[in-house]
Parts: sequence; C-alpha cells; structure tokens
Amino acid sequence: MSANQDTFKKIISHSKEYGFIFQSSEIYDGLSAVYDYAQNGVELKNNIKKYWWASMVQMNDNIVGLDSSILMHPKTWKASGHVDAFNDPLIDNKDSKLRYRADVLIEDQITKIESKIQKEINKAKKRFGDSFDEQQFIKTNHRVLDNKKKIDDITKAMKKCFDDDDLVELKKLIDNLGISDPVSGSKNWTEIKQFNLMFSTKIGASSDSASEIYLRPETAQGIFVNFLNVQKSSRKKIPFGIAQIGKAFRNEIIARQFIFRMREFEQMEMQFFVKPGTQSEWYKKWKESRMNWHKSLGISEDNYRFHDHDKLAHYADAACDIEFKFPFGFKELEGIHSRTNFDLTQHESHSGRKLKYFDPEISESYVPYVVETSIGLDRMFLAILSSSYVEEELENDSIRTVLKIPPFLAPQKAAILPLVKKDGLSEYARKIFDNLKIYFNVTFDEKDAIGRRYRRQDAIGTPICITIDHDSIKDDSVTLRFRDSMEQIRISVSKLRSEIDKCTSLSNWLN
RNA sequence: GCGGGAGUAGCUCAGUUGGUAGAGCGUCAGCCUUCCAAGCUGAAUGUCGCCGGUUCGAACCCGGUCUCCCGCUCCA
Repeated sequence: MSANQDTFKKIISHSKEYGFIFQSSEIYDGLSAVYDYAQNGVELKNNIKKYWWASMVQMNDNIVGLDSSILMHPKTWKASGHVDAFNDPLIDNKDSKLRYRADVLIEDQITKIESKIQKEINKAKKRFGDSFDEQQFIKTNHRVLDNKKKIDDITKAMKKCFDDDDLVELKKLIDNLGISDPVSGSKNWTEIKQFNLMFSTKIGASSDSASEIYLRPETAQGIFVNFLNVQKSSRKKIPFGIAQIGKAFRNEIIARQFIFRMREFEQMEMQFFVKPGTQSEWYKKWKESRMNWHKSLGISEDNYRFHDHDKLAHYADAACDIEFKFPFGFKELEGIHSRTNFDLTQHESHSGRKLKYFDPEISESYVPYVVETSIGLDRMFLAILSSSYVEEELENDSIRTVLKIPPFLAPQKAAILPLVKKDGLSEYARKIFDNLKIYFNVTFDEKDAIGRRYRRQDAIGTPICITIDHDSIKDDSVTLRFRDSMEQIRISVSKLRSEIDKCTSLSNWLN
C-alpha cells in the first residue's frame, strides 16, 4: 500500500471518528456510495457553500442566485441530451474481464469494413492510374458493393435494436458479426445490460396515472430553463450569471473513493450568459478567476493544475478541469466549460418557447452563449479535508493530529476551556461561552487535562482555544492558543470577539 | 459488473486443531492537577457484517449475501 493510500484511509477513519462523515444507513450495512455529513462535516460543508456563494453572488453584482427543483419536466432531459447519452448498453467479455459499450463495438466493426472499402479503392487507383473513375468504381465493383450493403445492414439492424430496446437482438448482432474483444480476441461475451445513469422515480400517487420522471443528473438545466425568467425579473443585462448550489443524482456504474464519486452529490454551479462571439474571452476569464478562488484558500498551489480537454463534449467549444491532488492522485475538482448556445437552443426547440435575449446595445435578439463553472461540493470538502490533515511530530516525540482547515471554514471557531474545573473557573468560562455563542460557533470543554483538550480541538480543526485560568478571574484576561503554531498570547476578555472575528471571519477572505 | 483483499467494542487490532469474547487507545463518572495526549479509581460498550448449512458445540469450517478497499471498466 502506498503512503498516499495509507493517508487516505486515515482521513476516512478520522472523518468517522470525529464526526465529519458517516456512511449512509450504516446500521443496515450501509448504502453503496452514499454518505451522511455529521456534526462537524455539516458545518464545514455549509462554510464552503457560504464562501462560494459569497465569492460568486455577493461579490459580483452581475450574478444572481437560484434554487431550482431536483424534479424537472421529463422533456428537459431529452433536450439536454441526457436521455440518449446516459443510457449505455454494456457488454462484458468473460475471458478478458473487460467491459465495452455494445454500440461502440459494432461501430468499430463498421469502421473496419469502411477501411476495407478504402483499401479496395486505393488498390484500383494504383492499377488504373489517371483514368480511374472513383465514383464509377464504387457503383460497380461487387466487393465494394457487398461491403457497402453489409454496413447498411448492420446500421439498420443496430438502429432497429435501439428503437425496439431489444438487447437480445443486439447481442445476436454481435455474435453474427463475429466481433471479438479487441484486446484478447475472445468472442466469449456476456449478455448485454442496459445501464441508465439517471435515477428515475414516479410522479403522481396512483399507479395508473403515474409517469416516469428523473432525479436531475446535473443542476445546470434548472438554470437554463429559468434563464429568461431570471433575466427579466432581475433586469440583468448580458453578460450576467446565475449561480446555484444543489443536489444531483447519478446511478454510477462504479462509485468509489469515499465521497469523491457518490450517487447523491452536490454541485455549486454558475452559468454565465454572454454575447455570441465573446465566449472564449469569458471562458479565459472564468478559468483564471476560478483558479484564483481555489488558491485563495491557502492550500499549497502544487495541489492544483489545469487539464484542458482535447475531446470536447457535443455542446462545448472549449473545456477544462481544475484538478486537485487528492490522496489517490490528480482528479477533477471543478469544470469550466464553454457550452456555446447548445442548451438554450435545445430547450427552445423542445419547448417551443423563445429563449432569446434582446440586446439593447445592438438592438438585436439572440440566444446567448454560456460559460459554465461547475464544482463538486463534496469533492471540495474532500480536497480541504485531505490537504489539511497533518500528523505533526512534536519535540517530545508525541504525534499531534491536526486539521489545518482555513480558519473561516472550520466547524468550530473557538473552544472555551477552563484550566481546571474548580475555583469558579468553569462558571467564569461558561459566561464567556454564552457571550461568544451569539456570534460564532464555539464549543465548551472542561473534561481532562488541558493538553488533551487542545488535541481534541486540533483534531477537528478549531483555530483558537481560549483558556481561562486563575488570573482570568482577577484581571479579566485569557490565553489564546492558536491551532497551527501552538503559540499562546494573553488578551483581555473584552477583545475576544474582535480577535476571533479577525482570525476566522469570512469577510477577511473575500476579495 | 469482473478479478483480488478485507469486515471482531467508537478507533487500531489479537483471538491456539472448533470449546464461556480480549487488549491498547478513545468514551463516561469521580479524584488529582495553573497550559500542550498516554497520573489514579471505577464504569459502559459486541447478535464477531448479515442469512443459512455442517457440528454436541461455530468469530473460526462450508454456501449465499451485504458493505468497504485495490485493480479493470464507465464517466458531460
């Protein structure tokens, strides 16, 4: 096991032990790839949301928020392309243990036949030289015609299988074509199974009137279908953006790596609507802007990199990921996509409604282009957790486990700790706690030796410990002990609020 | 979904050829302590992942199943 995997295991254990993340329905043996956020996890997660929301919506007067529903009209997913793209007929090779998309295997076969035809043409070209009439050759050569017919038959057969949803026929097609595993050459295939990555449920309580509906596989479509409503009611002019935080659902074939790939997950997305032709400039701007946001967290910059997409999705004219160095390697944390006008145009044609913006500057209407920033909240959570988990060796050879979470994201901002329980220290400390809890998430602990209590707070990432001793009662001063440096300073009780605020307030990180 | 590994207290793990369920840490109660874990006393916590089989008897053997980890595979 590599050191990184070891660290990853420790982080998973730590998450459970200190109340960050539990597996869903654990007492029933859990539910695969579904997790719950516990008392400290929910605070951290909420703080990440707050920071993102403040950075995007509060700090940009041309971005507004939205909270659209998880359930949407079924036509949404037809328009977006998910109904087609998220349905894969998959087949396994029993010998090589490899899995393929059945339609891709058949298409590969077609490509092979096409190259046969091309070879035939090239051969003839050589033979006949300048006098070669390619069109005539294709029309008359029986080998070319045979192969053309083959392709035609296969295409038709495949189309029929998909139209009829007939996977048995599709399997027969693979057998009849003698398709073998490109790696092993084996023709020992399993049956074809249909995988639908979208969760479906029924809307309508009575079974006869109920119709199938999907849980959204991404939050973006909720923004697109509301585009004109938001634009008109907010009176925003292009360029402007709509931001949203919400859950999305994917029935992943495999879902692994803790909260990195879950079936129920949360996205923080912003769709930025721009004038056609200006998209690449905005794409660049948001690419840079989003990377700066990540860097503002103070996590080592070596942990981030861009990954520009070579193969673009059907809707995009440019796309990249911001990848983060998770314990299991660099993986996608956020995507920035130039989505063109694909989504809005699709919704126009499927809904029959116009989704055009009238641009007063040029007195013309158009379907805006869209630049999307989309970040996985759970991945962001994991990025922060895994990069802030530190095991420090101290001078006395003891190990200190500490979560060096950016202070404004920490679940608890401060812990109030009476040095000893007696002599009225607890009562005095309790008063301080009651005064501070109005403004911050603070916690109170009087059990065990003071050093151990510091370690407990280190383990959940509390940036400040406030220790009350015998002098405190005399002169109203307390000791502040800082998580990262373990340094201590003495301050007056009256300055506590401003001191904690200075260290942990979100507003210090904006801009 | 396939292959490999694993599942015993909150955590990390012991558990002999099948014979009454264990430790350390943590947690809780109390004592002692004026500043960086491991001082003292006591306590709680387990359907040994789950179901079935073999057996006089199963944490241990067998079958099934669930979950997790690793590798494939898939991935807007």
